[in-house]
Amino acid sequence: MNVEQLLSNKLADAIKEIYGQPAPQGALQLQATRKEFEGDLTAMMFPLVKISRRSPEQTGETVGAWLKEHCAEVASVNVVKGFLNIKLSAEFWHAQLQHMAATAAYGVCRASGKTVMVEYSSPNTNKPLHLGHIRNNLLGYSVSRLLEANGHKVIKVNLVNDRGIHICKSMLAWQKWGQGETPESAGKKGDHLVGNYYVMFDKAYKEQQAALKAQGKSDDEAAKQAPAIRQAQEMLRKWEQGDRDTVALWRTMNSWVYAGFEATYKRLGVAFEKIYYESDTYLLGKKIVEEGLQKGVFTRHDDGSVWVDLTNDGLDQKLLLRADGTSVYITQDLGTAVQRYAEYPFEELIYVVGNEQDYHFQVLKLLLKKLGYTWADTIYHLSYGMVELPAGKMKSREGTVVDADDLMEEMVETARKTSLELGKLNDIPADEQERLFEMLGMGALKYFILKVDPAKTMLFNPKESIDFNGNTGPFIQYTHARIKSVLRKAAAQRLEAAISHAALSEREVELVKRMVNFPETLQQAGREHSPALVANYTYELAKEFNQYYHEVPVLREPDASTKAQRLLLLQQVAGIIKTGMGILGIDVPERM
RNA sequence: GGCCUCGUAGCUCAACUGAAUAGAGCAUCUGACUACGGAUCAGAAGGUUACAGGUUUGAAUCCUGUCGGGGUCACCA
Repeated sequence: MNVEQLLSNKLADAIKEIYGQPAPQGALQLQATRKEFEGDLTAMMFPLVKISRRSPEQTGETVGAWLKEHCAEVASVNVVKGFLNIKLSAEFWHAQLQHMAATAAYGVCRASGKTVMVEYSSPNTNKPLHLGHIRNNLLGYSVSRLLEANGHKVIKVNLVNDRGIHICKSMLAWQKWGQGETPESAGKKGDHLVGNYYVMFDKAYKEQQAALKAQGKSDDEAAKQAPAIRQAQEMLRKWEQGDRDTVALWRTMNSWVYAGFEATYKRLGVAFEKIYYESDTYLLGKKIVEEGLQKGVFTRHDDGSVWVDLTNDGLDQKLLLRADGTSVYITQDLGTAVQRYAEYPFEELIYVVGNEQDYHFQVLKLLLKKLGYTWADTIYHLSYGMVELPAGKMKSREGTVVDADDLMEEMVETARKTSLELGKLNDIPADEQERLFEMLGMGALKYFILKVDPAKTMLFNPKESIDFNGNTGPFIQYTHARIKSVLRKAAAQRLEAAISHAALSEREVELVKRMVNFPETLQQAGREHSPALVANYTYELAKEFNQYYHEVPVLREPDASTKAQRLLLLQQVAGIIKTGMGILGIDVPERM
């Protein structure tokens, strides 16, 4: 049982005993005592005055006295205004530390039996991944880890948008100017190669539009009549008809892109249990739409297109099938969702998708509900904001896009440079150094992005992220390495970590208190789908540890049993840091 | 224009279901040190939580309005 539950129960007993009636719903509020006051937990008296019929202060005195008398764990109480501050005994915290040390994987929940599907990444196959995808992938992966820590079975899936006119654009450009170029012949990653042809297409298309406008055409006419776009549309038609050469080229170029993506995913440290391809699933959506027509949820217009009217739900009219019978985005998503539930019946389905699609997911959820799928209510859109960069700091193409591979390389490069400048790693072998730079660079990137509330637009500052001080990944990694270093030295001196009867100092109680909160932090973060809570918690712990470590000698401590207990405390801190960072997908080094 | 979302220290971010004097880091300033890993530590300064009302014992947090940033309102995905 955790601390809050324990006291919450006692508090409930107290109210019932003293006032002869149970506390009203939600009236028992406990929170950590602010550090300027004496105590560990604080109970609010304001909500209780209704039944106590006394002032908050008097209520606090009465309830406090009862707790002190009937609860062995309570060492002392004091009342400030309407706040009842409760201080728990040193023995209690000592027992908590003991319990923590005896618990494997502290904070991680037992299996819940719940299955959660998380969709993230969801790239297009016409260009490489960029900075926005990085936030997406990191969030998706980390939320998955977080839910696993909460005991759920997690199925990570990716939906690759591999069909449509945008793919044809790259294909067309390659046919025209590629001269048989391949990733091998060009010495480039496949996704970058294909992305280059997409850019080439775009350039040619824009030139054609400009030429047409010079001849007096309107913007709209120019956009529609340019030969490039007509050829692309023609190619899409051929693809849908299954034209052999077109499909073969599509296969080839997509395979280049997949190989490129795989390398990016690997470096980013993310993975999937299953990858869905839209080219496999787009037909399924049409079937769902037909069903919806029969159920009368959707209507067919005279031109043959299918629509749904959501104006009664405060939304708009929405197209589901074009007049020519081809599907649109939402159609595909309907089909994909239904197929997924059939394959993996889940208790929750999470879509990690940028906030520009908030409306889309509102509609998707509503439609599934209207179609009678009860699990529609379990859909959660984990919506995140854009990532911005300090102007002019990063390489960019087309003005705004920052390539994911370039960014990762730059992060690792910066980690290398910074570390070598500080000259601390000279006795570490070269290959281990390289692994370390990778860990630090990627840790800096991941931590900086994940510590921010997903809903917010954020500014990513590469330079700041790799700082070894402050709220950064490398700072936490460094803290972990230091602890491990002390533990290694202790082991070399044949010292054992063990609980003893030595009293915990105030600082140590603070550390234990914080660590005791870890399980609850994980649960709350899980409920809120927010890795940011875990990130900030881990930082606070690392920071607090540094303060403690700075003033308390561990290896120099003369008393053997106190030393053993401090080593045990260090072990616990290192363990929680490792677990917390693991949820963020960040490796922590043993030494650095 | 309708709807959604964000607005907190010079900058980047916190603040659990409303709770005590709104917290960190960076940058700035002042101090400590031949260091159990100094990639350190201590301290100072920095705020009318965009603005105006409202609800409440209590509001950065909830409600209404205004202003500002972003998004969306495609037979793109």
